[in-house]
Amino acid sequence: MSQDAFSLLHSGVQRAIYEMGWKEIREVQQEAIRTVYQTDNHLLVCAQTAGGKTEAAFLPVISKLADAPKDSVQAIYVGPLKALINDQFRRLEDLCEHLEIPVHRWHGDVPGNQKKRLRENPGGILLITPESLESNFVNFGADVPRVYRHVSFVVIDEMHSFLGNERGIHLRSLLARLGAITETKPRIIGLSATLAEPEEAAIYIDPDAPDTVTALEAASAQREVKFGVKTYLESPSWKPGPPPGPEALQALAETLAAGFRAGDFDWKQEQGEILDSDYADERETGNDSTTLLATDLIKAFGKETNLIFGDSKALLESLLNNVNQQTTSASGAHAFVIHHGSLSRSQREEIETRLKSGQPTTAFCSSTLEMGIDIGNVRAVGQINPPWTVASMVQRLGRSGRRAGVPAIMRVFTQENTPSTRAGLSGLLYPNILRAVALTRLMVRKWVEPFDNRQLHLSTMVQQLMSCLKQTGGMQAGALFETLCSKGPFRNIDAGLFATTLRSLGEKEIIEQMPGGDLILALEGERLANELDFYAAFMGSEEWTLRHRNEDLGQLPSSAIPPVGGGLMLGGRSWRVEEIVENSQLVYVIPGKGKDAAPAFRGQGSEVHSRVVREMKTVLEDDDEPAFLDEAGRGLLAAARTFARESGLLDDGCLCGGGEIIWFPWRGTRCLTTLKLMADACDIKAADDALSIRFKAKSTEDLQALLDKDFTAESLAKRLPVKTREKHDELLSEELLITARAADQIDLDEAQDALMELALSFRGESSGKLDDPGA
DNA sequence: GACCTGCTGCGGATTG
Repeated sequence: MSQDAFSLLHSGVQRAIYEMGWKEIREVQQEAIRTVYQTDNHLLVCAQTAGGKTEAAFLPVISKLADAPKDSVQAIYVGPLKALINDQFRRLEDLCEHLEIPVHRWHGDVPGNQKKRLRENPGGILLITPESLESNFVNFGADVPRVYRHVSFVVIDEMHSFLGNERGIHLRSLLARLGAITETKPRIIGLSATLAEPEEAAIYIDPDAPDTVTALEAASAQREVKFGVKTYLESPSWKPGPPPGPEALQALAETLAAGFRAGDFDWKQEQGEILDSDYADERETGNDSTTLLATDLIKAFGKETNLIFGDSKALLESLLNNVNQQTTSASGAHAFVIHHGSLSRSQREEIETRLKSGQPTTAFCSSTLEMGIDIGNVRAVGQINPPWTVASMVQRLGRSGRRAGVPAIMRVFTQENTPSTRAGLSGLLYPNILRAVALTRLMVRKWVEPFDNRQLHLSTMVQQLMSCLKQTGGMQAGALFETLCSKGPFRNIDAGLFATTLRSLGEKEIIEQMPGGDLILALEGERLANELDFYAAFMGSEEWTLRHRNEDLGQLPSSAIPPVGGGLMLGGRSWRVEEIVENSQLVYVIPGKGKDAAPAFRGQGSEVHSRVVREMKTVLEDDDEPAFLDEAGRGLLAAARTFARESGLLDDGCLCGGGEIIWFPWRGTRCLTTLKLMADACDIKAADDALSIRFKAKSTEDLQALLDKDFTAESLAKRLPVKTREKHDELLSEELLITARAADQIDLDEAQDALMELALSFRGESSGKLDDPGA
């Protein structure tokens, strides 16, 4: 078999394989070679990092190129990160060394003369980012056909990072525009480690003919996984000694549940009372739970190389600070470091080098280290609080146990507040533990969130529209619609919506119409298209640089910068602001001595999928004791189950009391948002937390209005307080924004489904009417 | 109730 595929390759490629001392060509690589040589199909290759994906794509591609050199770029590799492109560039250069196939790279850090050389003498393989490809259209539109006309392959690396988001739609549009000028339709090869649904990836690769995509999956070696969840209980007003035992938690759960069953429970007051009297004498004992957590992290991650993920940069900074305070006295201490997107490039590169060197290092990190650079031997992965998606959990777990025979290790550390805080009713269900268990179950079952293909991506379409006009100098509206919508990736935008968008852009002086009918960029559009920021479809925040002497430390949003004299933690060190230079957006700092707080990085929340929330309900209904959960966690889970069962929460999902109805629909973020807006439209005050919605209503009869009223997704989206989300949303009329938000924030079907379910549970039959359970 | 990614060409002055 192996001879088969190998013999298809160009003799020069065969020689290169010998010279590099390869012992075998892997199965997935052989199949890729056969697919490229014996069919005309696109290709989707799924394999672990270091599973030979890149070679699977490039062995046959290079071989084809060596057979027929042309005077334009012949293959494009698109990568999401500059660092990844640099890595692959080196590998490809080695492979192509004796084949006379030029290898070029183009991204923001590549010197101008190299880019110029490619433009003057195009050929071979080009490694590029989506944004740099965009810059080719914008700045050398007239040259694009000459430079790219013989492109016959497009390789998309880390493809999962492009699915279902603005950057991916942007890339898809660029590739569609490219395909319009190449002499033959380029074949696309997608590479990914984790793909939820290969069918959807196939639609991304070729929306007109997804069945022409051959999916190859590398047989992954069976690997051992060690996985555990450890729990910490904390309260701002209470410094824990030993956590409350199972009996105390059960008693608390039962008391609270009894109150809710009676229907006249003032939970805000009662909660405070119960916990204050129970735990008052524990207050004097010193450590807070963050310190306990830091101590455990030192124990678990104090040797070899590890990654500890967290979903908040501020939390990571404070944990590192805590860890450092506990380890400074130890001689020859194992290094704990930090890596996230607000630290300067040089700081991050230093950490990356250290991690790759094998020198024992543990990095606190955000999703910056979730993909991309290959850190050799990660022994174990830590996760502070469960992530928000299964996809993220899978990706992070996959960073350890990469060597054969070595287990992948993940330790999740969850923090829960004691119910004395005003965490809302959801707090009584210990939602972090529930989510940790639910995500783990779904991960084991190999379920991953599908991506959302209902979105309109109007903002990205506007960016591409401006790019087309900049490239060509002017186009007819019909040609634009064909390029972007009917033949491009913006298929959810129909002719009517497209026309409305053009009018909106005309009103804002982004575009104007010439007497001959051509649309061109107007003054404001020209200005936007000339900005450096134009090349990316996603929104970048305006940030200030933090500098100590000549060293850049990182970037912060202006809102997170303390006044002169104020202090902050960044990169695990304490700093004091000495001078702020407004013009150049520079903040000069000197080392501080204090125990400062990390800056308030202000992020956006995002969606939890309904499937995850439903699984959380199932976890409450079941009574297994997950083996991966520690004793404290099992105690809290048991208490949450007791409360859920005895309060009636699992029967109909509703609790009534104090003039309020608290409803757990067990659905995801989008459904909760929709239900809240429906209540708003019916003049019922509503607020939501992680899992539930609180209605200001006396009886469930009041909620009948939500089922009776005729809603449209648009009528609900209209009620959103903030309607701009994406980069060019400000260029769209209110009417268009409502249409966009109706598509990406509202799920009317699911909300009505949830309401019907609620109605049925009260009736016990299919009447679709809400009866008051208290009546 | 969070995170991440990316990014001109050109002309003129200076240096070896």
